[in-house]
Amino acid sequence: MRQLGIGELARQVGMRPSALRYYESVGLLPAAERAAGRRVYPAGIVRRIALIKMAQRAGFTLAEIRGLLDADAERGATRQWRALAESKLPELDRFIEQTQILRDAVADCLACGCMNFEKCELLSADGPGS
Amino acid sequence: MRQLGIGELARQVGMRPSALRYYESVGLLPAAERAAGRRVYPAGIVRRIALIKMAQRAGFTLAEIRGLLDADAERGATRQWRALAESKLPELDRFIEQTQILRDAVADCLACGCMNFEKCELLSADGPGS
DNA sequence: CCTTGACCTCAAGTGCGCTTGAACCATGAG
DNA sequence: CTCATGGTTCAAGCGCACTTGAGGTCAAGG
Repeated sequence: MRQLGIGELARQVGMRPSALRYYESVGLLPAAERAAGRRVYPAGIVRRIALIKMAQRAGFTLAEIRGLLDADAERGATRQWRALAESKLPELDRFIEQTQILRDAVADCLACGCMNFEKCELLSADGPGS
Repeated sequence: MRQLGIGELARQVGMRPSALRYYESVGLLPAAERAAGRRVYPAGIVRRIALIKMAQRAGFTLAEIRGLLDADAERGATRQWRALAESKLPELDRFIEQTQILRDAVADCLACGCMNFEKCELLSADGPGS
């Protein structure tokens, strides 16, 4: 399996090495193996980072993401992982729904030509409460 | 039309008064009318704030949101608003897609019982690139 | 009259998610 | 051998989105 240096990995995932070191420091990434003092990552780490980035974009904090991923490692934490995942599901649903409303609002607003996002009638249908 | 004090408004939209003052200070909210020195908001402001919160959750910075909403005010900025909105649409689409992948991943992972989010086979189908 | 409470301003502080800087080490090319 | 490249640690700094604190104003109520 292909091995990556921190710079190479950073390039692949579109981050800076400092960010990866930071992730390691807060326990989001496992402490990488060292070759002559340098971090060496298995290619599979890319998936984990992609996952982290997705979750992050979805509004999870790094601490929450660590919670989700740690559950994999800790054998006893399965229950915790279930609980966290289950509690987050409706949140994610709500979030997706809201984002779609926004997306459609922007699209409709462009289409309808009113050029006034705030007052656009098309936005009145849903009523984005709370 | 109903008028709101800052505290009342804050309660309605689930924020603190300080956040609303902050929004005003950065130009996200128009400088509210004052009655005896106090801010008085028209009820319609709730919609604007809801909009701001949605956009924010979708990953827009406050500066970007201000850009979107300012376009309403500035007559000449219609072109800018179109451009910004159009440029953001594919971003929003990509974002929704990614979030749905994450949501489904979490859901499937709960369902499949593998209890290993990171290595779950169900995640291998998509390949969250970039 | 005096207090209470909600509001005001302005400056400074907070937490998150990194980035930057200083000082150092190891490998490879010229 | 020398030096560039790219890595290391650790502490401090930064930008965003607010929050908090100090010190003051105003209107209603006991």
